[in-house]
Amino acid sequence: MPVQNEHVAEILDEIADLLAIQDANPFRVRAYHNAARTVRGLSRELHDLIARGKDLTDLPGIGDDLAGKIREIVGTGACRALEKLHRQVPHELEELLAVPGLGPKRVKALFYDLRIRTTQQLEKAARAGRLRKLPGFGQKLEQRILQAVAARQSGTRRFSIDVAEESGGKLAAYLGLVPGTGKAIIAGSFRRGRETVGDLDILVTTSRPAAVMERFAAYDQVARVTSRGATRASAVLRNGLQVDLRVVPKQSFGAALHYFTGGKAHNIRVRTLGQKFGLKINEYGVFRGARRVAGATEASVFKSVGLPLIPPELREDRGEIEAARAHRLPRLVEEGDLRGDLHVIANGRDDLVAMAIAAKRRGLRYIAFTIRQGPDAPADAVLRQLDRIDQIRERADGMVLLKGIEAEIPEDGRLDLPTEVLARLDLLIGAAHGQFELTRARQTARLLRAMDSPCFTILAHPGGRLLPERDACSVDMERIVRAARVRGCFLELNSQPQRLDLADVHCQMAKAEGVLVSINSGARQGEDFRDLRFGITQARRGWLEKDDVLNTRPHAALKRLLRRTMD
DNA sequence: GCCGTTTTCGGCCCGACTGTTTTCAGTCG
Repeated sequence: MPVQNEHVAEILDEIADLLAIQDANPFRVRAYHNAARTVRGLSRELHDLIARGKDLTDLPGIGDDLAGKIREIVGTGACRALEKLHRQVPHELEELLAVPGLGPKRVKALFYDLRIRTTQQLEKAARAGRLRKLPGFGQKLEQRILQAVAARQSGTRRFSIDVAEESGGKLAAYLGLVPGTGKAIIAGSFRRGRETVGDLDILVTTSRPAAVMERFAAYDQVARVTSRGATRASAVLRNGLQVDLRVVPKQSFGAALHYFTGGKAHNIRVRTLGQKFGLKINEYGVFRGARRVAGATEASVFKSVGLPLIPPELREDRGEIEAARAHRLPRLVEEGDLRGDLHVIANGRDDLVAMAIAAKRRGLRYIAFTIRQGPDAPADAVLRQLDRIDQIRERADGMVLLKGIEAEIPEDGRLDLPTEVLARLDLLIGAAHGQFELTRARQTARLLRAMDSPCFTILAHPGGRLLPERDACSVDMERIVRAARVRGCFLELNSQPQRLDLADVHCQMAKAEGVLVSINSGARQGEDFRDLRFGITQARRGWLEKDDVLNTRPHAALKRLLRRTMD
C-alpha cells in the first residue's frame, strides 16, 4: 500500500519535535512543522505527484533537503534522519511535549536531568515533588502538570461546529452587553470554517476592557479561568470547551480580527510581507514606525501589504497569498448561490409538503426527495413512496420536486435496484453507513463498484466520518474522484455538522478533476436546511466557486447534467 | 531548513501571560 500524506506529515512533525527538544535552531524546527502542514493540505497524494515526476520543491516551504526526505519516506515508509534522532532522543518525549505547560526546553530538562521519558514517569516525579527542584520549574507548574496529566487521560476533545457556534454565540452575545462594548465575534478556526474546533477565540472591542474581563470570569458557563490578564483571558466552559478571550480598542478591530482569525502560518506570511513594506503588523494595527497606518478593518490590513481581502476560509497558507498577489483569488461560492438541495430524506420527521415549504422559505427552487433503500427493501414500497411525491406536487408551492433514492452501498458494492424503480428516478445517491473497518483497497473497491451501477448519480459522504468522534475511513479519494469524472457522476458534500464530508482537500481535488460537488443537507426536518451554511463554508475552504457546485445550476441545466447519468 | 524583483547569506512575526526571575525565559496562540 502506498505511503499516505498523513504518514509523511507525522514523521516530519516528529522530527521537528525531537529537534526542538535537542535545542536545534527554532527556524529549522519550524521548517519541518511547516512542511508537515503543507503536506497535510495537499489535495493530491505525494506518491501520485512523485510518480508523475512533479518537482516537490515547487511546494511552499519545501526545499532540496525536505524534498529528498519526503521522497525517502514515500519510497520506504521510513526516514533515516528520524531514526538517527531516535538513537539520541526517545520518541516518547513527543508525548510529553503535548502536555500543556511543557515545551521543548522543559521536556529537555526532564529527560536530561531526571531521565523522565513517559507521562507515567512524569506523574510519579510530580507526585514525589521532584519536578520543582528543576530550574525553570516550581510548585505551581508541578501542580499544573499533575492536573494536565490527569485530564489528558480522558483525552483532549474537539467539538463539532454546531456546538461551538451555540456556546460561542451565547458567550459573545453576553459579553456584547457590557457598556462601552462594540463588536463581540467568534474568530479563530471557527471563523476559518474548520470542520471541528479545539477551542473558541472570541474577540471583543471595547472602551472598558476591565469590565469585559470581569464579566467573562463571572459567566455562569465558565468552569474555571486558566489565565487572566488586562487584555487576554482563557477559561474552560462547563461543556469542556476552552475559550480564549481577547479585548482590544475599537480602532484595532480589523488588525485584531485578522490576527485572531489566523491561521498561524497565514499570519506569519502577512506579517513578513509587512516587514518588506517597512511595516510592523500586530493585533493593534499596522504601523510605520510609531504611526498607525491601517487596522480598523481587515481589508485595510491586507491593503497595506498590497493584497485584496482574503476570505477567512482560505487563510491557511495553502497558496492564498500567492493567489491574492496575482489577483487570482477564487470567487467563493456563497449561500445565496444554492438553488436546490439534492438530498432530502423523504421519510424523515416532517411530512413532504412541510419540507418543500421549508426549502422554499430557505430560497431553494428545487429539492430531491430521497428514499432510503436497503439492499432487501421491497420494490413496491419504494414505488408507493414515489407515487406520494408525485401526488403532492401541486401542494409544493412551486417547488420543483425530484425523485431519488439513497441506496445503501453493501460491502461488495453491489446495488441491485429493480428497473421499474430506476425508470422513475431523477437521481440515485449511493452511501455507505457501516463496515468502515474494511481495508483501504476493499473500501475503495466497494465505492467504485457502486459507482458502476446503472443510473448512479451522486456518491454521498464517502469518508463516513462522524465528527468529532469518528474519523473518515481509509479510502483512496484520488481514484474515487477520477472515477467520478470518467463516469460523469458527482460527489456530495454533506452539510451536517457531524459529517462535512467531502473534506476540504477533497473538494479541491474534485475541482482539479472537474468533478462537480453537490452541497446537500440530508434534511430530515424543515429546520435542517439551515445546515447548508455549514456545507457552504466547508466548500469555501475547498476553494469551490459557484460553477464548481452542481446544485447552483438552474433546474433546466441540472436536468441535463443528471440525464447524462440516468441514461 | 527555507528563501530572495535589494539578498545565494543572513535573516526568519509578534505580543500576552505565567511563574520564578531579581530582570526574564518559556509557553502559547
